[in-house]
Amino acid sequence: MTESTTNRDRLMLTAIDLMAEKGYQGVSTKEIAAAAGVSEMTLFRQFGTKLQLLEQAIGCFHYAGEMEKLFSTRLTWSLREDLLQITRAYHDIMNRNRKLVLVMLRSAELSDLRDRAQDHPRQLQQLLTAYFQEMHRQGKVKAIDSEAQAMTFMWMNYGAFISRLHNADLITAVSHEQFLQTSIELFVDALTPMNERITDR
Amino acid sequence: MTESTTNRDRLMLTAIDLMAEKGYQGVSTKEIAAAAGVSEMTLFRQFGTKLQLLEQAIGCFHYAGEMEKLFSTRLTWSLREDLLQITRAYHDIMNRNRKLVLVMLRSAELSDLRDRAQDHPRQLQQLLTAYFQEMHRQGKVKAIDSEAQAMTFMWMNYGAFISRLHNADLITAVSHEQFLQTSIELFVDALTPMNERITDR
DNA sequence: ACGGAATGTTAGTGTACACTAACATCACCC
DNA sequence: GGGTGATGTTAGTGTACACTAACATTCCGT
Repeated sequence: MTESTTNRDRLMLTAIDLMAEKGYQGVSTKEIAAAAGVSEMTLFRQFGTKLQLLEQAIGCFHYAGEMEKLFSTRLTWSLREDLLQITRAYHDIMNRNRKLVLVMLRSAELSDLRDRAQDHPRQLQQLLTAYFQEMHRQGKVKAIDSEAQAMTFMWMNYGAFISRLHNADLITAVSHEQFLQTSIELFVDALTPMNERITDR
Repeated sequence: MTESTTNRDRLMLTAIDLMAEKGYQGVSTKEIAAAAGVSEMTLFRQFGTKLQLLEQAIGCFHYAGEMEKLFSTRLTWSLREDLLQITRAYHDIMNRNRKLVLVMLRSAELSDLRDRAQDHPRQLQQLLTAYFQEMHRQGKVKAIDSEAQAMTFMWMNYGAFISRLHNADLITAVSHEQFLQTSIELFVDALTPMNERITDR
């Protein structure tokens, strides 16, 4: 068997796949092994336990600090452009990890793991807060409460993401792109101070 | 036993409670019955099946058209006031149903039920869209795309709700009230047209 | 007081599942 | 070729669980 992926990886990937679909308790080790094209025994030999398999899988495929890079190198200090970049990156990352997010939303037995996962949004929220504060210092946004603004922005995107998570391919009349444009226009309109308003766009 | 609640109701309530905590498959019928202070047999006699118990429970305690009433009677056609009313009502309703929402988010085996539950947000979105359109007709908001605006507003609140759903009592630096104020200020600032801007507030 | 309905009790059935033990293969490296 | 490590195969163990059967008890209306 000259696959490029190792048994270990294939097991973790199929585990996430199936668990996203049917829940942690809804899928059996036998099922996972079969779907991965592997004997159930190698599953146990590799991971010892069903729970450890999931933990490993989450640890392996959890997205890392991609956001930091964006914030430290790609910002243009034009509100509209930056927000667009940020949301695009956010939804991109989240969609790449959609199955993982599903598993973690679903699994009650992993509250500790879920806590760990919530560090990421918190980190993004801090980056955003700092961004709004700097933009305010530059006189480019009227910052009333940067932290709450950052939170609002995050939650808006989070809500949109979660909504699209379940009805996999949307029934909403509003396309994703339409939402992005409208929401960002909304933030730009709300945050741009009067004096900047004419020259903008 | 002269309880005011019937066995049936108590069973449904405890079922939702426990399932919200541990997931549908994570809780056993024996556990539910014990927590309800009832023999396991009455559970089966009343509902026949574990799944039917959950279905009944969801059907029983699913919030109904409270929103419609708000939209048809309580609107003041002042953007800030109305949005505030709407968000408060939304979060109020959702919090009253938080366990139910948790169960439905968690259970993979109930995708049909989840679909049904997504009619409610869709209905709210329609009400909101109509509201924005009417406000635009009255010259009180600059409506670019009412539907997308409504969606954005909904998703923002949905995201905030879901975030608070798990870490039951928040660790965020931003309080709920702070979020409400900021988010509504944001929408008001963004949507209020120029000519209305001075006299507003 | 009587009858019937709801509820409790106990014992049990079948099954699915996580996980183990023991042995057989296969692949690869020296 | 022989040894080593990963993998497959098969059989099995213990347990938890949804659900049933049969009988006992309590509650309540009349």
